[in-house]
Amino acid sequence: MDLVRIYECLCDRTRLRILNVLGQGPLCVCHFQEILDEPQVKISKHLAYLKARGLVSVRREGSWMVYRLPAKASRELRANLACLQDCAAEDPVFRRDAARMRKVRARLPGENCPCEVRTC
Amino acid sequence: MDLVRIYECLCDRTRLRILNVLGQGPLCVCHFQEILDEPQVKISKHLAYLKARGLVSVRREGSWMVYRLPAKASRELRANLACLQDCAAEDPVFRRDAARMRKVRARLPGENCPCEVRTC
DNA sequence: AAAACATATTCCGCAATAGGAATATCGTAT
DNA sequence: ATACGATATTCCTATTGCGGAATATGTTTT
Repeated sequence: MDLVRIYECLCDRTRLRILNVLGQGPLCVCHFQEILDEPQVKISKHLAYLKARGLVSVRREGSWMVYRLPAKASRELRANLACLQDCAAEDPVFRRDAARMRKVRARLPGENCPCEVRTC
Repeated sequence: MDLVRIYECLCDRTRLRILNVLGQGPLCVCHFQEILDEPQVKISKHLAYLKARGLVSVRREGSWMVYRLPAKASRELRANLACLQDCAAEDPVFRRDAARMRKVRARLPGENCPCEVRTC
């Protein structure tokens, strides 16, 4: 995987926020909207951008689309995602997103949303 | 320093090559031209881009401009530069650049070029 | 002062990207 | 079949970035 392609994905704040929360686990679009508090079109387009470059993978689950980090990421991608997680730990917005993500994940079992149903 | 700003600097191959060789030490523009084998205007503009965002610092030395990595970089910048060095170790072009950089540095004492004269 | 050298900047055209509004698509429920 | 929910895509505009040619600026040498 090309390094430049990876960095292109990382040079937008919304995409950084998406990748940051994905570090905790898979998520569907409606929960991204809730956690990042951004309009659907914005989330959806950035997810499409990341998907086109292999930074996330998708699986359809009913009418939901569940996004996750790729199962087997390249060395470069893993290194940079780790670096991002590290840097994000100091930023208020990233921390708030991560906290919201934890809350969403905590209540997921009670919903019929399939975000955590499968891991394939 | 803003993470997005850093990633914006990293999403161009020429700038990655510049930052990669700068990991070995300061360098003036004419040596960048030699090592990267790219036209002067291209090198110069990318250096201006990096300087405007604080990823490099400059010092005039006669008619030369000596560029270097900033003395006290932020945590995010240091982390990402380290990550870059790590990833670059596997890419043929980055490796070739690094090898050329070593050769240039080895012969620097015999030239009147000021790349290594001072470290301030 | 003029020439030579090192580097920066301007001007141009082009491609990529972001954001939002509106609309389309696809799956599910009634 | 229809309506609804979740998500994707299209159309638009504005901004940014890249590359190269030409030119400008600043410094040293003659």
